[in-house]
Amino acid sequence: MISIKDVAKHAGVSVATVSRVLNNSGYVGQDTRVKVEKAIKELNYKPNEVARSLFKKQSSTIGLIVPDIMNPFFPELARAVEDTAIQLGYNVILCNSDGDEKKEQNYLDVLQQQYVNGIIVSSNTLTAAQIERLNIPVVSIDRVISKGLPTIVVENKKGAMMATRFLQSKGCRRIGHIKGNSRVLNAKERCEGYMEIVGEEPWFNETYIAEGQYDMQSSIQATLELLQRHPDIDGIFAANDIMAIGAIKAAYQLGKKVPEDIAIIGFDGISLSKATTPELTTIEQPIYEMGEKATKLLVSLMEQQQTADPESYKVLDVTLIEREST
Amino acid sequence: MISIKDVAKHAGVSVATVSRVLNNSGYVGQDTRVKVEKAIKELNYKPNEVARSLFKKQSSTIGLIVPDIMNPFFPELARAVEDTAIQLGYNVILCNSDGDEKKEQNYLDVLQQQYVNGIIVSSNTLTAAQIERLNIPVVSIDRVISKGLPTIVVENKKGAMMATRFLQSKGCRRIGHIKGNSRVLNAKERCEGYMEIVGEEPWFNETYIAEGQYDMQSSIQATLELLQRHPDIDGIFAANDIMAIGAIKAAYQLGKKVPEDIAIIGFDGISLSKATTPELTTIEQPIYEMGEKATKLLVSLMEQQQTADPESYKVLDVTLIEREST
DNA sequence: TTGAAAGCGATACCAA
DNA sequence: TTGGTATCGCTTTCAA
Repeated sequence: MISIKDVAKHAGVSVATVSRVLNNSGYVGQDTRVKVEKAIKELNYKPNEVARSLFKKQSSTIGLIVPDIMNPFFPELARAVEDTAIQLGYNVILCNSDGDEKKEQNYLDVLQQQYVNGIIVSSNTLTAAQIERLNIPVVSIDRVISKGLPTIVVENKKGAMMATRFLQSKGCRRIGHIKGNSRVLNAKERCEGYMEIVGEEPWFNETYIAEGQYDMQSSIQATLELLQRHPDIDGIFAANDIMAIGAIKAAYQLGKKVPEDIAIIGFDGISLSKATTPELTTIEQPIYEMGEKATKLLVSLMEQQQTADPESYKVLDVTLIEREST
Repeated sequence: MISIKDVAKHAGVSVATVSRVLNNSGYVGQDTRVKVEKAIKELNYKPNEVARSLFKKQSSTIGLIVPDIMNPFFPELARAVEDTAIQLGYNVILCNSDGDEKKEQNYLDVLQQQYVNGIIVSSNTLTAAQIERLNIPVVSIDRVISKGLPTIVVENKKGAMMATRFLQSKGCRRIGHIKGNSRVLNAKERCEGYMEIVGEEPWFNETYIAEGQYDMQSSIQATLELLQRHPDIDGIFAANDIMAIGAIKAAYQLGKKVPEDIAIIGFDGISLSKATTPELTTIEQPIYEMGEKATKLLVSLMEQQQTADPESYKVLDVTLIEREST
């Protein structure tokens, strides 16, 4: 590959001069600049980013670590992050951690070794200490790691309350909840929101809650068990859209019609929620906005060379989208 | 960050020696090795990958360029590539090109500048020349760029024929096709397969084909138009699963029941195809296997330091999965 | 068996 | 306004 030396030779100047025109820094004579630019074009020279990174300890790259690329929520988020990052002049490295603590730590190491300028991460297991050790800006998205860290999340509890109350308003008498894994903070918050509304009802007890894994398979299983345990359930709040879709399938398997026999509401507002039959009523997160905000926040931290600031903990609002499943 | 110098100092040896134990190369005395390993552990030293890459002109990284991360097919593929790559000791950088020629070329440049060892790409617009210029191994996946290039694809035409014939066997008399964008090769092949079966039928003409974009929204539109043009259509072969799901929605909008009034079959076998109601009959590609095979092929090319070999053009088989939509 | 030093490709300081 | 050169952190020859 062509290096800066080749360009310098071709243009009859020193590498220092070439570097100056490349970076628009320092003084360069008008005609020298032209000569160099010509050489660059003629040789189709592209500066070597690795060498650059080595010197600068920066790589114009941001890392994005997500727990489950197969859940459409994260591709949508990734899309937003990528769009925004590119607009701001950064590339993104997307990493899939599987929610596995070891993999997360490994990616953190890898990204740091690659001199990424900053990281956006969605994790349940990472601690504030692990992140502070990195000494580069990190924005936590979709899950809070510590209130002191830059964070973009939504009103999970409030959204869950809206969802549950909405089912009540639709006439549901017995409302079950398909919960995400207890170790996932937002799953816990959503469950709390549900409890807030039905916790004091005379019929309520914990067997109205079934736990899944934020994926469809586990949700089908959980819903089947839940509905067999309580055939009188006429409303389900599922902790995310994928699980809500699973719940619909499970209901059908038991011969129940949605929404006639049982109303089902999800959480996330992934674009898939419009694709099902019946279309899913859901609590919509502003997914694109979350990715965009997180990226802008991260970049601003990077450019101010700081790892946090008091303004950087943001809780976005959610919206109830009524469709056919309720 | 801790560097090799710190380790050398701490262990009381030269950096060359540290490098030797790091890479298990050359001679290192037994006790020296122990000393160095102890120092590495004590300082929690991790070699700087950027510096390493600069010297080696390799980065133990492979690039993956996909056209649409929002189509679940690609996350599934990415997942397979990532799993396999990590197993073989490589990291992967995932890039989303939007099918845009400029973005693709840009990512190719970026990846090359990052010294990736190889690239897996799914593209309609890249040419063999552009790829050969890179001078690193590239595997084309899901779409063929040139028969001379390492490639993993499936029997698109055959699959399309299977799908169309299957609709016939289910008693469909008028079979329409929702086609992907004509500029996408596999969309063309799938359309050819369809034509192969119905092209000679007395009722057939080109108005039985409607073109979409491999996404749901365009497919709904296309299906609506198709069914208004030909209310007698009782079977639809959609060129991918997302479009098939769109077709189902469109059918419902027009008051047609699936599969009673109209049978619908897709192509891809994304896991979502099991999630819909009714579940989607589809031509399943071995997505995970494709990603795995592509990665293994790429790594073997990388390790043999070659950019192609005669064995590297692979066409995998597809399977018809009958579910509820037909 | 070990260490010194050159070099990977860029940047930025200091002199000229 | 330009050029020489140390430097980033690592690998690898060459000598010792």
